[in-house]
Amino acid sequence: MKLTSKGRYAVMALVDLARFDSINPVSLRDISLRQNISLDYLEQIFSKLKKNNIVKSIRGTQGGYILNKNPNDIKLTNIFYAVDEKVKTVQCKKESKKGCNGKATKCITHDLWDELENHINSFFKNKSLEDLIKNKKETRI
Amino acid sequence: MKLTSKGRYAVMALVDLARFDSINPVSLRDISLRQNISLDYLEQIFSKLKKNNIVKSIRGTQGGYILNKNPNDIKLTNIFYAVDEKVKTVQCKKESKKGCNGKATKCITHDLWDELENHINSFFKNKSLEDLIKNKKETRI
DNA sequence: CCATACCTGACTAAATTGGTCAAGTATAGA
DNA sequence: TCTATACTTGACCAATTTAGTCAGGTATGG
Repeated sequence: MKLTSKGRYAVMALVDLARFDSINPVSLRDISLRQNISLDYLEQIFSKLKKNNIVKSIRGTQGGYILNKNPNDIKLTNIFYAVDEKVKTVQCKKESKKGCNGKATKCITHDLWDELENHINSFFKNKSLEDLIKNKKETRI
Repeated sequence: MKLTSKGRYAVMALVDLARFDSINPVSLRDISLRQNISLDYLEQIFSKLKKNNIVKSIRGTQGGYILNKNPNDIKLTNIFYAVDEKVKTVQCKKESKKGCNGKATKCITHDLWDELENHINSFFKNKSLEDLIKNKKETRI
């Protein structure tokens, strides 16, 4: 099990954005430099974040992105969902006629993965962008 | 984030094994048939489980595998560790001189992934094979 | 001695990841 | 109006990982 870079970058970039977003939009170039993330890759990520109404864009010189919601209303769940980072513990979820073991029944450990998924998702649902910048203000990097 | 088949199969196979392991060893062929997992793949997995003292093998006709510990002492953590299923949320862990962003500092969300990792691992540490077969006896598949 | 079942290592097709590259479009400021 | 900045879109790709397969073993009970 692992979290991919896309999800990690999305969170990093949004934390960065939230910290510098005061009046002026923040350009991807700045985020790219500060966080050491490829600009081209950031563009892909922000395209998705925008489609999910997490950020909005301002074009042109001095343009950039700003948050489209209160940091407290942006949960990790929303971010991961936006960039297609799925907490799929197992394939059992597929809406096939068959069960997850190719037979008619549920696989022997099906309930376990359900439970695990809930466990992880509860973490993501409870953690907001606000929580993350709050911490950051304290450690003051 | 996803859990790979290897870890899932390992757990499924061990649950199967734990349920049929009374006096006689259980052959991989039987597990393969019941759980619909490739025999060749199972052999790879059990080789690792054996190296980690979770099961032991009995060769020859009527041979097979049996648990090497009390089901209550086999936690999901142990199983995943054995088959190299890692809960690595992020690469930040590498013991490189540099921080996780290529700079000298920790990345801006470093603590978050630490926290997440702990959250997930606590689930794995608390769940034993015993818990899983207990449930199975109840639902009686 | 042979069928069963464990054991080992090499190999591979397909998918995913983590990007790069190229060619735009919109807009603020000179 | 021109131009630099910065968002926008889509195609492409190398490297890695995954989920196995295949081909040979070796040990042992009957």
